[in-house]
Amino acid sequence: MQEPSPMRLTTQRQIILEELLKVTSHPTANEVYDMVRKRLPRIGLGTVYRNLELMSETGMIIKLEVGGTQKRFDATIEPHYHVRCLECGKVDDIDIAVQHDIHETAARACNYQILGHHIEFTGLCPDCAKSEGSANIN
Amino acid sequence: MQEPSPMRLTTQRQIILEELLKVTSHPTANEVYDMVRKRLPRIGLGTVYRNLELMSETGMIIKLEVGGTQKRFDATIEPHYHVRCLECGKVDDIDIAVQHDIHETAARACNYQILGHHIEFTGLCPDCAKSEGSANIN
DNA sequence: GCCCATCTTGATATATATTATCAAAAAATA
DNA sequence: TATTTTTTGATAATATATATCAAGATGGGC
Repeated sequence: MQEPSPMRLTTQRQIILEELLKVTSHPTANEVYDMVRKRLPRIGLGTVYRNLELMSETGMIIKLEVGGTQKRFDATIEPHYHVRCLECGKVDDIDIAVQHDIHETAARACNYQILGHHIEFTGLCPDCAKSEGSANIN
Repeated sequence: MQEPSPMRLTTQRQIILEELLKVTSHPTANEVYDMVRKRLPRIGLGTVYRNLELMSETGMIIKLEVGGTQKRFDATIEPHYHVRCLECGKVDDIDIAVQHDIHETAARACNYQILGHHIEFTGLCPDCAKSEGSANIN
């Protein structure tokens, strides 16, 4: 068995990580691409996808597999939960206690080897709740 | 304001629902398509997508926006949680108590109007856990 | 610093999943 | 039965993500 060689910290990777650390908005790969492109105009979308994937595999960042059509990425790696707006798709952190004990309960309730869990709340973000209430301006 | 006309219960819709009720496997749209096609060989994939979407909007079924690349559908509409296998993507129900109270906690922790929540466990299903343990036969 | 092996990139092609379009068929209504 | 509305199946289009690969960048040994 060959030890996997460590991932090089290329300029691209550094900047992707830096940009991701700047925001709390859980951007999609495309949004990260747009952010990074301002500093590295010649970077390819594939490189962004590739590296977000790699970084999430090594645990540097988290790949958020929430509802909606696209995967999102988060540089906050401490376990935490999320709220997603059903209207605009925005995802925010939600600061409630992480239920560490729930794994055992789950393990007892099924024959899977439980490795993780995630709670996703859904609802309307303040902006969308407002325009929803005001009899649809659009 | 015009009342939306009620959805017709066409043969296609009936059979899609029947097939979905038969299984507990949370099939993807494509899997439902394959199931339904055995009884209605001329049905189009678009029809399946369209109707699964419609039915989930009216609450007849649930659209499961779990991790992985595809949406899944569930004819069990009572609130419940799921486990997903990280290896093969299979999704199973997990029978643990639904935390109704958690909505209030969440509402207090953010400024969203909370409408729902879902807990998704991740891990390895019995089959994949086995082949993982036995030094990768493949 | 130079050479070599390896890793990484950017460009592009391809795959996958889903949604949109629209004429024809089916069903409801008059 | 005639008319209107809904739905379907076929197909095209879009969105998201992954694979391929030659060229470029990097690190280690000398």
